[in-house]
Amino acid sequence: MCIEQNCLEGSSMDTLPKKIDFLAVEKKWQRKWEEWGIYHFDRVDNSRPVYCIDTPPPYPSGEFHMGNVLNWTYFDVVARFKRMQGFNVFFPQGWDCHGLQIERRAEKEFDVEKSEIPTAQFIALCRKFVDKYINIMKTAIKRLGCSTDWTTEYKTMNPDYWRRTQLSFILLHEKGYIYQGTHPVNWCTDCQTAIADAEVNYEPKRGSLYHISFSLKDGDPLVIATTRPELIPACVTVAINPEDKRYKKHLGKEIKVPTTSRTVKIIADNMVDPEFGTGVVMICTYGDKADVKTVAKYRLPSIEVLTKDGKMNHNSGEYQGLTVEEARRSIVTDLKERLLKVEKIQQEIGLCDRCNTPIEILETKQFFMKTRTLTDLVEKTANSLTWYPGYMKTRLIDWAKSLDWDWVISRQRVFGTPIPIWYCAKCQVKILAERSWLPIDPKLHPPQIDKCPECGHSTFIPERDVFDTWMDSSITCAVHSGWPDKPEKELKRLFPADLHPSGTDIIRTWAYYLMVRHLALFDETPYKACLINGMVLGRDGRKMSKSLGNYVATSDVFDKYGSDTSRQWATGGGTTGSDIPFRWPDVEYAWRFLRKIWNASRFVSLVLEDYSPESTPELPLLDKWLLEKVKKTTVKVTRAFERCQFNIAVEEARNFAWHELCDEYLEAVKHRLYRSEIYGEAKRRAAQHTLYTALYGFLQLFAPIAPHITEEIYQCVFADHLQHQSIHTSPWPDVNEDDIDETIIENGDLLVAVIGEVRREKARRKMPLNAAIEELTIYTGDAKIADSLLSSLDTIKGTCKVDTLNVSPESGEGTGVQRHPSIKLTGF
RNA sequence: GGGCCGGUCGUCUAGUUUGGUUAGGACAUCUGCCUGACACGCAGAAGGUCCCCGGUUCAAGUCCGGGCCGGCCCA
Repeated sequence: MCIEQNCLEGSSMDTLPKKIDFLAVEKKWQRKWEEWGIYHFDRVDNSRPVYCIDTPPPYPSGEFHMGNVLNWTYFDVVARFKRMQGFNVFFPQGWDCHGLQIERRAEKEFDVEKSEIPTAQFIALCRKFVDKYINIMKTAIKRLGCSTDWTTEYKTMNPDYWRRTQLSFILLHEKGYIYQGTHPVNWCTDCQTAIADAEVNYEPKRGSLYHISFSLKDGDPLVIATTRPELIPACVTVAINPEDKRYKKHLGKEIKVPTTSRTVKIIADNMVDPEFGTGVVMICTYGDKADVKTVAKYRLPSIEVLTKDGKMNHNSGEYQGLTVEEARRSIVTDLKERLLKVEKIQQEIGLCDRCNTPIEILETKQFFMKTRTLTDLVEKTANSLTWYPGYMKTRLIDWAKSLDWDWVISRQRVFGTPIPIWYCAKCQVKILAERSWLPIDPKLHPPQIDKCPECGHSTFIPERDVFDTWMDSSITCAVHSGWPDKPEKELKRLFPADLHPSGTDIIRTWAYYLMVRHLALFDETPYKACLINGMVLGRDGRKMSKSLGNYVATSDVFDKYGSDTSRQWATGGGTTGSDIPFRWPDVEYAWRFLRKIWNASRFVSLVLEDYSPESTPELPLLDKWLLEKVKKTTVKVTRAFERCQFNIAVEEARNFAWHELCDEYLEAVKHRLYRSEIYGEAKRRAAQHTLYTALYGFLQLFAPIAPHITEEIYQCVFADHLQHQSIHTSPWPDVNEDDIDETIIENGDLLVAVIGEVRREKARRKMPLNAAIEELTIYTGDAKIADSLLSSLDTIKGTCKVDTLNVSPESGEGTGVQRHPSIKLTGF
């Protein structure tokens, strides 16, 4: 195995070894690229245009799954393509460290409870956990062969990043985007924190609809239907539809709330669906978002019946202390004859994104960012961006418009960026940190003032809440550009980012929060284009997940097939934006293609041993044809990359290499290469020149997809003469579509079709392909076609092993050539 | 209920933006070939009412309208 000696020294044009260990080759080049630093953003260079990628910092969950492989491949391909196109590419990598999931996993990993050890100690464990998993993921990203600029690496849990998150909060506060208030919010009773709409997933669930008879004050019964009888103690009104003739008469009457001594007034509202249940609903504080709306609309009181850990409180009377489930069972029993009917229904339950606990709506004091005032601007901005694919912009706009609450940005957790605020112990006035105090943890450091500016008191109570982790990760576009430290001019080079990669699952978080955050802070879009990847599906067509048993670990693929193969699967597996199924046959095919390329390149390297690529010889039609095909493929692949149509780029490049280069051209020049005594030295040199040029042309096109094998071949065969340090720093071929000679392509296609027909006829007659044909006559029925074929007499004779070949402008009988039925072959 | 996406050989998938040769590829199937890069290969074959109905057009997988089915997101 020749791995080390061959391809780094570049003494001369080397021949490739027959056997190759692709995995070892990949590792070799990954090391070398890092050593060379060829993927570093050049801050000094002002000559090249900048291309900035807003790499989403991943959550260091510890695993780099096939979904990560998919999207990292997408934007690494873009980075490599743009770099070759002459851009000074900024391709950073950060880590989104904070969050509840990390807290939970750290508890598990270190077998501790965060409430039972000092907070500082627990945070240290979280940091340790994160660092460990960052390393694992970093290794995976490198193994995928990403052209990341590792000098840009950052972690959102580091004080320097805190500083930026906290500063952005202060600026937003100054601009009037931040408010603190007691409002109903989504609450996870297990995580015991507020969560944002984006962190709630709705899932269908079979539930029960209880028909419960309430009593009007005048004694008549009225039957309400509810899925949450345990919230009866929090009932603040009973509502009907204003058009509902059955109940109109009760409007405005007082009705007794069972299990309590209260009465409430019956109201009418259009939101009540007369078809649902009994057409009478109770409004509780709070059963769902509709309750919140109704309560606000009619200025109803709020009765809290739940504690933050999901138990009933003193307002629920005898149910105090029970869990929601227990209270439901208990109250249903207690209602006795009032419970008239239990109907099974399908309902949508909101679940916590992190732990799948059903969320509750609680009224708590939180910090909010005003996002709804930005919705129109978000829509306008989204419309002005380039989306890959285009229809994905609707998802962002629809999401933005669907939000009916502002973004709750405070979290009742410990592992997060601290909210830089204190309260005066005496007068409660809020003290916001000054810019110069940042980064700061108010729990550890008092504000740098002597006394309260309002009352003069000198003791302060720190804010204990931390920020939603999306507050960290939604300022990356600014952070990447160097904000707030770099001068304006330098910031402008990297902001807005040229590309923001996102997934269908995180449009509502990553793409959206980035947008509102930067619009609010800088009045400018954070990114100019958005590239969306779909989800990876298992072979059963469902989203790949461990619990479904359709999971394939990245190592299963990488250990056997390596990166170049995996990247072909990712790019070639389907249309950009759509879900990509994981299919072993695709992986196998990609693997076979790598072997094909290796073998073909080896062949080329063998026949180029005595070749020096100095001058361009006179070329026969077939050679010109191949070079025009290279140009044509280049145009197609370039266009596909520019549109982020990776599957098209992969297919075009592969088809060119496998079929046109290998099957058609290479087989048709062997006679020239091996028999120069018959066909002439000039024809041999022409073939050498053509192979050299075409192989290099292909390698360049395929370099963004399969960076390792293309580099290995480039270094062995081309580097010495072409003098680019790496194929990845070679200039992307600039081909103008108008420069493609269609006549050459047409004539060449015809030549290839004739050769193909001879092969087909041999197959039909069950002759070996290399069987000699004594005399073959081609009736073209056209003088121009005959002339064209005559110019390639040797090519046909040599390739098809024909002794005597006649080409006639006359029409004749014989085997018709596919797609050229008037051309007939005879003589088999 | 609303929005978006999809429905293409046995299976999976490309092509639909910009209508135009015989709808491309992979896997599976069948036939032949160890042809001086590659049998992990080569040369072939078979396999499609492009979900249904209607419309526009000289021409529709592609554009328009209406259905049916599936997926995602939101109510």
